[in-house]
Amino acid sequence: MILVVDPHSGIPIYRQIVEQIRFHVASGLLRPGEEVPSTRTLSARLGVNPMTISKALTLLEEDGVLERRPGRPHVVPDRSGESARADRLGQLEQALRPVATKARQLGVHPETAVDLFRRLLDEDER
Amino acid sequence: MILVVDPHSGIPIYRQIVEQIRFHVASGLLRPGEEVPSTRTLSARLGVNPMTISKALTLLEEDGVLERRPGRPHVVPDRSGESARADRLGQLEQALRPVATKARQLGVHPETAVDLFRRLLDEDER
DNA sequence: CGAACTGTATTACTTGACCGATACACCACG
DNA sequence: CGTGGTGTATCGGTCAAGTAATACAGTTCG
Repeated sequence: MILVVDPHSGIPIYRQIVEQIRFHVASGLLRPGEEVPSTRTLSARLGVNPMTISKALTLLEEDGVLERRPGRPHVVPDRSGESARADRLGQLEQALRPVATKARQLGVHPETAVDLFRRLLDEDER
Repeated sequence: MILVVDPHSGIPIYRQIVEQIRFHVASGLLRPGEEVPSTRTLSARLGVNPMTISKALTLLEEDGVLERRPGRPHVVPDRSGESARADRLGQLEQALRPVATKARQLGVHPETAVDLFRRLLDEDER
């Protein structure tokens, strides 16, 4: 697994790590059952304190992206496909609902809002 | 004009004020030509330091949402309807972008996400 | 001019985020 | 049980953001 960290980017190191691992899991580069390299390994490789790594992994664990096992490395949990899908939609809905409310309060036409969202989704894909 | 501030929300006070005034202007509740209450009035009403109010109004002025007049209260500038519309869309886009990113990270199919958003917009209408 | 408004530049304090050093707890294995 | 692996709780230092106290500058109106 490849991780890159820039201490001068203004973005906190632990957050850079969170984002990259999250992406690796989402993209399938890191599959269920696979272990994340140990905190000290990553620590040495990135030139960062082990605690900083641990902090990132803890956040990912709270988010359900990783599973923590005392005395052993973190691992990508093995979640069933169907419940995982429902979970994702639930998370998305939770994030999307307040935005829908805001769109209405701003008086933006629903079709306009939908078009904007579609454009952002495509853009994001890159 | 109604402003509400929560000092314990984790969001900086000056930013809460910026968001609310920006929203009031975009939604038409605060119209071109209208004056914003004086910094000391808002200061007393919200229980915060005048400088905090001033900081918020300065940011809004840099953003073109308000106009500054030395020795006199800030005022909503007289702008063409077209730019006001762009402003609303800009605000919506800003709220929508992180959600689009999240949708992608969750691996939700773009069309599924769009459908969900459309449903929420309709629901909201009631 | 002077009084009573307006906004804000300057300065200083407080708070919290971030990061790292240290030390401790758990696990595998000879 | 000891050695070498794992993760992390605790504490402390550093630094920037947020907030506030003070004092000063422009405007209006008498």
